[in-house]
Amino acid sequence: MVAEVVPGWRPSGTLDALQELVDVAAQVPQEVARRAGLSTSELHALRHLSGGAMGPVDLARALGVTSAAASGVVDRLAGRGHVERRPHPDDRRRTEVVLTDSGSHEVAVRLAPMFAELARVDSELGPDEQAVVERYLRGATRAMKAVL
Amino acid sequence: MVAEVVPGWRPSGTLDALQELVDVAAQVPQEVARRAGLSTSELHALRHLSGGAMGPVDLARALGVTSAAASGVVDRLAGRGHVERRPHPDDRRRTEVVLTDSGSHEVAVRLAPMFAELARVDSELGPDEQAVVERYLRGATRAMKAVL
DNA sequence: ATCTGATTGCTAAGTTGGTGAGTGACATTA
DNA sequence: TAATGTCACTCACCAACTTAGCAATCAGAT
Repeated sequence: MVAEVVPGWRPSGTLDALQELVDVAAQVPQEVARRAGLSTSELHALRHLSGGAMGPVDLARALGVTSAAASGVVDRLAGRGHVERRPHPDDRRRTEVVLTDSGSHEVAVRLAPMFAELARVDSELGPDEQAVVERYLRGATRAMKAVL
Repeated sequence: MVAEVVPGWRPSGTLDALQELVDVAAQVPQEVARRAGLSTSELHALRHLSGGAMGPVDLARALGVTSAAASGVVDRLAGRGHVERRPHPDDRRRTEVVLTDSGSHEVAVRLAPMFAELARVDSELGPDEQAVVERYLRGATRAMKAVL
């Protein structure tokens, strides 16, 4: 796609596959969120919260939006019972946003099938192959981070 | 992140790296679009159009939005001189949206650095390693498509 | 040749989810 | 203790989407 327009380009199956992966990976949250009746930001918020509680501002940073927007996200998720606000024990400015059972259930139900498939793909790799793939993925991630 | 909530999960460096890659890859267009003074949809449209001309409806499908939204995207891109509408030679219903020089320049300037870096990462792989990586990427893509 | 249905691209109106600015409460540093 | 910074929030505003519906055009069946 970009090949025609970027000078000094050599076609590569790997890069082509990477582009397709990234494209599809971007569509998945859209579709999953639609089915769950959530916005993509709400879904991503649930995903991030599944790794542990965090405040609205942390969420804002993770989602790449303003704290005002994150406030709204938490409002809507709380309204659906997917998360709960609780006061931070040590810092009384903060609010901890905690995933409820309903919230983690939502994440599990919607994303588990995909992760199961990904795990299967993963298991088809030998140990040395896994190392190669991981090195490539980390490298590609670094390359992308470089333009941020 | 999702590990805690998906039953029967085994930690894997590959999957972890994949998740990080996908997350970062989703942030890149946001940031690049911001710098270019475009919406993410507009940037993605430019990217898709760099592979060849297409109509607003095709664009809508590629972007995952309605044709009404795609109409607006083309309007705004045309307003900035990045694309041009021209009548389709054979089908008089259709409009072909064509990238202008300004448009392809925009794509090249904004995305070339990242692709250069990605090509470098790619070039560090041996031929057999490339095959392994590509097979994994294609497999992961199929796994994601399965939930769409 | 004409009817039917599908497709394309668009407009209009309404909804949504975001930003920017600003506030009060609290924490941290000088 | 004063100054500065951080957190979570509200408010007004706006960009970009949606749904609904339109006229023009095409393709297939009759």
